[in-house]
Amino acid sequence: MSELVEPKRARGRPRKTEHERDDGNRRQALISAAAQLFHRKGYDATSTREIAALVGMQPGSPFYHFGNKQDLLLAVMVEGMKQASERQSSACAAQAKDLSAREQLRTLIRNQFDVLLGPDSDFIPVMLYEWRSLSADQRQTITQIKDGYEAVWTPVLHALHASGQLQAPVQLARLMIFGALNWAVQWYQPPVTTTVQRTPPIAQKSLPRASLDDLTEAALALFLRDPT
Amino acid sequence: MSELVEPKRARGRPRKTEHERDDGNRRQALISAAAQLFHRKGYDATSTREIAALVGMQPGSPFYHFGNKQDLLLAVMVEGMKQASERQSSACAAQAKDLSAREQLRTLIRNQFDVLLGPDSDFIPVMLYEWRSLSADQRQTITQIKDGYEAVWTPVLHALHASGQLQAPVQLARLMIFGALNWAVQWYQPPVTTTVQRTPPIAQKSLPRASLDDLTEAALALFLRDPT
DNA sequence: ACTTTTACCAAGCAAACGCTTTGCATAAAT
DNA sequence: ATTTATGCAAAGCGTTTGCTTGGTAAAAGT
Repeated sequence: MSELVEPKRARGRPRKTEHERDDGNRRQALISAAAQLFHRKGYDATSTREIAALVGMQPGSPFYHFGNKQDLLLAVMVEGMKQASERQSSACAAQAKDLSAREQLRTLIRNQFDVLLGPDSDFIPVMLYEWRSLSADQRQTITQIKDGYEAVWTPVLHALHASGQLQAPVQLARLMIFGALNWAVQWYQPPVTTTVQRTPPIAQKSLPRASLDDLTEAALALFLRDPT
Repeated sequence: MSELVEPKRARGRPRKTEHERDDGNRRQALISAAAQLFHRKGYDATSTREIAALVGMQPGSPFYHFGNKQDLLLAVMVEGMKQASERQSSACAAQAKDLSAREQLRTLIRNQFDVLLGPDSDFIPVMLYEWRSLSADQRQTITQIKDGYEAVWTPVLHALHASGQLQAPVQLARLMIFGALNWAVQWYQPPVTTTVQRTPPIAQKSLPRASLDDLTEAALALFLRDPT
C-alpha cells in the first residue's frame, strides 16, 4: 500500500521520432502480440494486460484500438485468414497452368503446413483452436472467409477422385485431410531452430523431427494412390 | 439487493434415503458434469460454480472432493482414458484371432469414432482439446496413459505398411490418422437424434450427416490401398 | 452411548479480470 | 496561432473467479 511513488511520466515515450506516422502500426503490433499469446497460452488464459505489456502499453490502452477482447481475437483470425489466402493464391498462381491434380494438391498441402507451422504463424492455429470464444456473429464472419479459403481444394479433390487416386467420398475426404493437417499443430516441432518457447505439445516420445517437405510427402503418400 | 430471504435449510438434502452408500457416486457425478461443461464451453470458460450447480451442490462443495479445479480436469481425462482403453481392449478381444490387419484397423477406427462422437462421450474431446490447462506433471501423467492407448495401433499399421496397403511412414501416418479422426470433433454432427445443445461447430454448409459407420469406411478408403 | 468420519452448506475473502473514464502530449489541419 | 484528432497513460470501478473457513447433520465405527 505504499509503492505508488513516481508514477509521473517516468519512461514516457521515447519512440516515434520525427513523423513516422504509424497508421495502425501499433494496432498491428497488438494483433501480432495477441496472436502470439493466444497461441501459446490460449484465449481465456491470456489477459489483456499481458498483451498490452508485450507491446509496451498500459493495461487500459488496447481498448482504444479494440472495443473489447473478443474483437481483438476476431482481428487476429481475420488477419491470419487474409495472409493465408494471399499465400495460397500466389502459390497456386505461381505454378504452371495445367499441372496434374496431384501436384496441385501437393502445393495446397505444403502451403497449409507453412501457414500452420512455419515461422511467425500464430494466427491460423488461433483461428482453428479458439473459435469457440467468438460470438455467433463473429463465428459466421470467419466461417465465410474460411469456406472461401477451403473452396479451392474441392475441385482438386474431385479431379483426384475421378482419376481414381482418391477413393473416399470427396466431402468427407476433405474434412479428414484438413484434420490430419491441422492436427499437426498439436505435435509438430521444427527440426532444429527452436526460437520461441511454447507449451510443449502432448505425446511426443521420439518425434520424427521431419521437415515440412517430409510432412507433405507423407501426407500425399497417405491419401493418394498411384496414378494409373 | 433484497432477495436474501429464507436461506435457512430450505431444500436441504432429500436424497440418499436409507443407507445407499454412495462410495464416490457424487464424485463421479462431479466428473461427469465437469466433462459435459468442459466439452461444451471449454475449461477456462467453465466456473466451478456452474459445475457445482449442475450436480446440485453449493459453490464451495466440489473442493471437498477435489483439491482444485485442475485436479478435476485431470480426473475427467483419466476417467475418459480409462473408459476408452476398456472399450478398445474389449473390442479387440471380441474379434476373431487372426483377422486381417485391415479389419483390425477398421475396428480401431470405429472404436475411436465411438469414443469421440458417441453418446455420453465428453471425456476424450476434453482430453484432446484442453490438455494445455494441465500442469506439467499432470500432462506427463495422461501422456503416459495416452501412449499406452495408442501403442495398440502401431503393430497394425506396421503390418499394413509391410503388405503395401499403407504407403506413408508409419509414425507420421499414425499421427496424421489420429488427426483426421480427432478433428471430427470439430465438425461432426450425428444424423438425427440431437439431444444436448452444444456450441455449433465451425464450417458446416451441407454436412454429409453420415453415420459413424460411414465415417469409418471413408477413413479406410482414404488411408488404405486395395490389398494385392 | 459415544466418537469419528463423511459429505456437504453457508458465507465470504483476496486476487485477477475486462473495461471505463479522464487527462495529457504530440502531430496535423486550419 | 489556434483548434482538432490521435494515441496513448494513469487510475480505478465493478464483477467474477478459485478457493477457504467454520459449522453441521447424518452415517459409520467402536
